[in-house]
Amino acid sequence: MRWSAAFIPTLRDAPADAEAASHKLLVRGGFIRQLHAGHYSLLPLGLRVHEKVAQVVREEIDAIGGQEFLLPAMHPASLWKQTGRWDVMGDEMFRLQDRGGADLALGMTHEEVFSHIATSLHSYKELPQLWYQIQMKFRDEPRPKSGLLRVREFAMKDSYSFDIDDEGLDRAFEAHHGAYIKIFDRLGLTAMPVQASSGAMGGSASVEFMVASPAGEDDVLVCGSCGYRANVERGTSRLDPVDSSPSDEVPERFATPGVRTIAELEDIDGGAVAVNQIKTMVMVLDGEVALALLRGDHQLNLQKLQDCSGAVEIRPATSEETFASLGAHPGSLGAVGVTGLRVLCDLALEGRTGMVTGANEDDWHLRGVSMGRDIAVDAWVDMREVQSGEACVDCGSVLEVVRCIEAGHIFKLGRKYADAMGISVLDADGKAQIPTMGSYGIGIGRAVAAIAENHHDDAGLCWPLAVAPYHVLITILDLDDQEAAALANEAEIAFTRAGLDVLVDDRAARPGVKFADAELIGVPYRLTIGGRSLSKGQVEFTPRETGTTEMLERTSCIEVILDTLLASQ
RNA sequence: CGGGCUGUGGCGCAGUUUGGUUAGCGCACUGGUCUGGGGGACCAGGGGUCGGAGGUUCAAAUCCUCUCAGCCCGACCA
Repeated sequence: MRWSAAFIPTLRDAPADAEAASHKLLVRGGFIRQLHAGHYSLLPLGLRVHEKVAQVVREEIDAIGGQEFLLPAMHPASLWKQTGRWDVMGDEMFRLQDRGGADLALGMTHEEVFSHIATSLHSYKELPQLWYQIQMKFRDEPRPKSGLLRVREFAMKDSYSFDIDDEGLDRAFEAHHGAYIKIFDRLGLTAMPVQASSGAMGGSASVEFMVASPAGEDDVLVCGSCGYRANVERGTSRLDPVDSSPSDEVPERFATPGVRTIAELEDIDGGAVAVNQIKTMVMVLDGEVALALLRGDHQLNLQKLQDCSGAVEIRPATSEETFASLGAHPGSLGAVGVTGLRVLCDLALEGRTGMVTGANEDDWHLRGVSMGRDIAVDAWVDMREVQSGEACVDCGSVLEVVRCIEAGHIFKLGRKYADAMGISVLDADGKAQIPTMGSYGIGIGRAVAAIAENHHDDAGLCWPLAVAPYHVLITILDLDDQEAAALANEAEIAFTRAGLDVLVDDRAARPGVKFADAELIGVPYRLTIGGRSLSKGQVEFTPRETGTTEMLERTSCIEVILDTLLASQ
C-alpha cells in the first residue's frame, strides 16, 4: 500500500473529549471515528487491526474444535421470551418492531439462537459440540465510554459448548481457558484469569480474563504470594480476628444527637469504633425493601448482594422508603427488632456481640447488641467489598486491588438455557437428557483498545507484530531520488512476497511529518530510505518498540530485515 | 437515573460576562516561492451563520425558554 493513496487521516490533536490513551491514539492515528456515543466506524487501519485480532481468536478457537457460524443480529422476541430474558434484559436490549408490529430485538448475546439451532441435536453421539461466531452485538449501555473500550455496538467472538454431562462441560471450559491464555498471549496482552461473578448469566462457574490497565472498569484482588485472583464482585479476604465472646449486655438506647455517620459515631461519647458498629443499608430488591447489614468499616458490593440475594433489580431505597420502613432516617437505622423485612447479614458480623447500631429513631443508637440474639437474620452472606491491603483468604499475604479491563469471560451455564429452549438428546440408555452448556466471550474491539492501552508511548501506538495494521513501513525521504525509489520498490515487492503487510510512505511530506506519523500509527518496523544514508550505501532500520536505529547496507538490507521479521513472527 | 462540563469550518480553541462592522486564531486543506533528516517559513486562497427550535430586540454566537447531542464522575451494566 502506498501511503499517498491511502486513507489514513492522522490528527495532530486528539478530540477534546477523549480521556483514555487508546481512545486518543486510535482517533489520532486514523484507526477509528465516532459516529455517535458508543458507535465507532473502523477506518481502514482500524479494520486491519480488528481483523488480525479476530483471526488470532478464530485460529485458537478452531484449534480446540470450534466450528464457525454466522447468526442473525436481529432476533424475534419469541426466542427471548422462551428463556424469560425478554423481560430480564430490561433497558439494555435494543428493541424494535417490524411493519407488522412484531417485536424484535438486536442480539446482545446468542445463547437463545444457538440453543434454537441445537434443538436439532438428537443423540448423545452428536455431542460434544463447540460452536462459535464472530459477530456484532448490540447493548444499550447506559454509559458508553473510553472509545472502543465500552460501546453499544461491537464485534464479539462468542462460543457455546454443548455436552451430555458435567465432565464434558468441564473439558470444554478448560479448553477455552487454555485457548484464551494463548489468544491473549498472542495479542500481546498479559491477561490474568480471575474468579468472577456470573451475574445475570447464571451458572455454576465463571472466569474472567483481566488485563491490568488504569482505563479499565473492574477491580481485581491480586495476591502476589499465592496467586489468588478474584474480581471484587466475587473475591473475599481473611479478616483479623475480633473479640466476639458471648456477652450478657442487653441492647441499651443512648442519645446521639446529630450523629449520622459511622465516623461521627466513633467519636461521640459512648460510641464505638467502626469495627464494633453495624452498618444498616436499606436496599430495594426486586421492588421489596430489605436490609443489608455490614460491619461499620466495610463497604457493600452490589454485585455480591445481587448474587447472594438472587434479586434481578437492586437499588438503594429512597429516604422516603427508608423512613416508611424503619421510622428513621439514614444515620440512625438498625435491624434490632425489625420484622417483616428481609435481613441479609454479612458473614463478618457472624457471632459478634457488644455492637452499636441505629435505634430506628433519629438521634438515638443502641449499644450492647448481639447479632444472633437481637437481630432476626434471614441469611448470612458474603457481600462486603474487599479493600486493598486486606489479607489473602488462601495464604494471608497482602491483597492488592488492581484496575483491569475485562478482556474475556467464560461461563459454565449448566442446563438453564438448554432446558428452556427444549434441547434434548437421547443417551446410551435411550433416555432423554438435557445437554449442559457453556458460553465464552471475547470482545474484539475491546481487545484492540486493550492492546492500544498497553502498547503505546508518548509518540503514539506501538502494535505487537501479530496485530499490527502493517508489519513494515518503508519511509522514502527523497521522492526525487531514483535510487531510493527503486530500492523502496524492490523492498516492497520482496516483503510482500514473504507474506508481510507493507506500507510505503511515498507522500511528498517533510521527514519530520513522516517520522511523527510513523510513530503515531505504530507500525512495528520502519525502513527509512533517505539520501543522506543512501549516499554511503546505507539505509536505516528502526523497530518502533525500541526506537533505536540500526544502519544496514543497502545491498543486504532486504535480507536482513526479512530475517529479523520472520524470526520474530 | 443523579452530579458536573461542553456544543462556534475536518481537529484544537478564542469571542458570550457588558447584544452592535464582512465571526477570529492555530493545525489541516488548495496554488505558489523558498526550504529539504523530527510536525519548516513566507505569499495568495477555499471552507463555518455559531447544535436545533422558538422568543426578546432596530440588531443575537452573545439575552430568555424549550430541546437535541457529546464528554467526565457516580449509579447501572453478561
